[in-house]
Amino acid sequence: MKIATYNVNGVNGRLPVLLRWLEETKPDVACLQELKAPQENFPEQALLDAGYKAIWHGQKSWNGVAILARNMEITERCRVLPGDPDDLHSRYIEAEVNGIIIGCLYLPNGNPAPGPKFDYKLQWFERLTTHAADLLASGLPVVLTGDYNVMPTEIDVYKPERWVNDALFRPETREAFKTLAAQGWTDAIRKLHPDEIIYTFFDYFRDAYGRNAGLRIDHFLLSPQLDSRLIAAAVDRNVRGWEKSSDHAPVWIELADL
DNA sequence: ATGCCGTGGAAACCACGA
Repeated sequence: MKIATYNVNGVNGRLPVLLRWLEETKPDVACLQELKAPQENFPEQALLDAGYKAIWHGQKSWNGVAILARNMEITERCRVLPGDPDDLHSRYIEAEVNGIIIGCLYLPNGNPAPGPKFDYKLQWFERLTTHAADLLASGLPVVLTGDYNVMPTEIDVYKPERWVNDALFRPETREAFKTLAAQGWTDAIRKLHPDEIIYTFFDYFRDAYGRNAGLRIDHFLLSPQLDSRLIAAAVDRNVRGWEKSSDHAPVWIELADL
């Protein structure tokens, strides 16, 4: 079972690229972030025509998350991150697909830091950590994936010294990721590629992609039940080089069937 | 160290992203 995550940066503007990527790489499940589309403007029919059922939580202009599945039912569990009824951002959606709980998340950017946006990021991180603990306690196999907006360690950023005060790399942010992972989650990319330079984001300007000036901010966290099933994990880096690409590249894992 | 690019929505510029 191949599960992918892709911050599309506008699902309608990105539709040709998204459809090409789905056709070429055929993930069984695809988690999308930054739809940047209201609920009613999601390209449901185009994805159905491509073989994918979808659930999504849209929002006008910003945010928005979706879970797609090919030849499998998607059973929605929730479409907001529990813990704050006043949080109206569409940043989390969770479903069961083929016996696996899939949490698709778009963690807040948090810049500028310090400030209210950074406070929101850390609060959102705490809510995610609380929810993640509940998921672990359920004993079910869980994949928490998406755009975490965190470079967990120095090898996950091309020039770490330039990012120390950025919301994506500040000590508080890295600590929050570490605390979450320490519950018992496995960073799938790092389990299989512990020392490799791997990026999932390249800025649009200054030829960041061509210079490999990237960040690793899109992650897969696996619950312990899935550790022994992890076969492969990689980035579809070439997709970032396509015409009209998102600034993120897709990331995927392959899990052994039971 | 930076919004130089890109998207969406409203309005012919602005907010936001990382």
